[in-house]
Amino acid sequence: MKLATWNVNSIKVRLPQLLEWLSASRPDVLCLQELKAEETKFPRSDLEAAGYACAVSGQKTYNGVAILSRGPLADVVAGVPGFPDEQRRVIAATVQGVRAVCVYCPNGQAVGSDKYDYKLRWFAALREYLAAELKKHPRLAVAGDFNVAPEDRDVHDPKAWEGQVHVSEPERAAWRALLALGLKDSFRLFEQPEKVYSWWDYRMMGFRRNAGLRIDHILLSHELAQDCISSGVDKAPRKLERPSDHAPVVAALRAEP
DNA sequence: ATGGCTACGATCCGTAGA
Repeated sequence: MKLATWNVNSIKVRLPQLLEWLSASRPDVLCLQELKAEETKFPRSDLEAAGYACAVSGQKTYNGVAILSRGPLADVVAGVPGFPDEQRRVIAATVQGVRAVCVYCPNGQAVGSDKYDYKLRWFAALREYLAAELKKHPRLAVAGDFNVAPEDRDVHDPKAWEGQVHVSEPERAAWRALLALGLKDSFRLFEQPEKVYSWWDYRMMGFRRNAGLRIDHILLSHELAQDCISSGVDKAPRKLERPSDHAPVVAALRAEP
């Protein structure tokens, strides 16, 4: 099974690239973030025609998440139960025995801001949710835009970013608290080249300079991590005209015995 | 030097992203 996540930064603008990427990469499950569209504007029929079932939690202008799947989607749950939030950032579904949780974690804007506080509270709620999900679903994958670069090697210029939002110690502690549940960063299960990132600033020719952050991740439960045979970032879509600022991240699982 | 793009929804600028 091929799992993937991609922050598309507007489903409307990126639909042609998304269809092209689905056709070329053939993921079994794709988690999407930053749809920036309500459900009614979600291009469901185009994606179904491409062979994908869709579970969508949309919102006008901001946020919005979806799970696309080549197999049937079951037990769809939007949001974090017990954490009321108008921002559409989470959707979960079961596909072929895998519980997939798609997350668009808050940006946090600046350390110490209200949005930063919200980010940390949001991560605490996510942790509680995932702890409960893990008990119910030993085959759990959490994929999305976490807006946290876990370590300095995930940052193009750690000195410049030191203490900033996305790398601050409380954010990294929130990330490690997710790993402490028993989740593995699929990317780090394998030897990887240096300076692999998943997001590059549109400004200052960020992509050309590879001035990026690795903030999009696929976390796997112990059981799924054992079946994971590869993981990486697909930079190809970031090279296209009018790209998303994020690239897709992929993890491949060995077929179940 | 704190900017620099991009998308959106509102107008032709403000908000947000990261």
